[in-house]
Amino acid sequence: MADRMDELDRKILLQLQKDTTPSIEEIARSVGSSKTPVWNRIRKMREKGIITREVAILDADALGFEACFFVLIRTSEHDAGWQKAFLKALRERAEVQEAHRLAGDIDYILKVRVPNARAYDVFYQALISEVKIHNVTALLSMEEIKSTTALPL
Amino acid sequence: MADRMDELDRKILLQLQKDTTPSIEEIARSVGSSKTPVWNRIRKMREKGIITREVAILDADALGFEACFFVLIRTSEHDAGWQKAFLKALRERAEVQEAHRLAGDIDYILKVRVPNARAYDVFYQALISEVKIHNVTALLSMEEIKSTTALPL
DNA sequence: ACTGAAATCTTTGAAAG
DNA sequence: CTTTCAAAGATTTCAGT
Repeated sequence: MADRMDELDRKILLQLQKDTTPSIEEIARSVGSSKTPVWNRIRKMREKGIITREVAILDADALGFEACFFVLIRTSEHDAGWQKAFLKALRERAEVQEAHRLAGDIDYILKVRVPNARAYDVFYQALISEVKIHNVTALLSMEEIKSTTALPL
Repeated sequence: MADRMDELDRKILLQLQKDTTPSIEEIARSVGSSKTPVWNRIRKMREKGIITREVAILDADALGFEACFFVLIRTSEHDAGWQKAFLKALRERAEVQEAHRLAGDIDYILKVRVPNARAYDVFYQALISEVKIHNVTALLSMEEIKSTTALPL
């Protein structure tokens, strides 16, 4: 999949996962190359899906999303129908920023972003009314120490 | 902080947190406005820090980062010196994509992205040799069900 | 604050070293 | 692969409404 990633590709990705606003010319300079090769490589990496998407990261606090919860979920139900309904519920809810199925005794972890604790409760009540869940632990974030989408390339 | 966010600003942000690649003209069309106002609003929201940054999201699997762990950390140490060293260690390690200080009996949660379980162990050993940690639970992600940076605007 | 047009810079693709 | 060049398109500024 990640065939033939060389040092130049790596440098370009390091730059783009920090900041996509500089021009191709500036990126080319910062990685020690020139416009055309850098542009061609970016295009190829977009086509291959190595670059999944390009997005703006917004300030959650400035926009009034002051509460972030990590939700640990245990379930007794493991049949296909239940799982399908559960995944659907997670994907449809915009409050759920991340959802992972886990190995071990905790089955799922969610990251949920809401304006306040009250809004979390509304989300939580809606979720458990949609699908049966055995056990839920909510961890409330007091401080976001670090948050990056960058991979450690 | 988020003073006077109107419906047009909201629509622009909804678009940009999904995809920053369309031109201002296309964005303007999709939100029912025209180039100049959209451009001015984006500029203001960048200046105000509502738009924090613009980045490329990469495909972790395609780049060989096949393991993702959520790490729950309990500590007995709560003095300022320990905390400073711990936060420094987290911020310096590129494997740590997220770090939150929590309310409750678990003190911190980390999201750690590495090529494989072996690389996680290297990270873990390095971390506990740098700072004393009372109790650590690692939750291994088997499947990323959902992953978005978008706020539920 | 929005419109529309003008100037500037970027992206895109082709051609050649 | 890189450099150069030119056309097409986007961004940015500015005057007018």
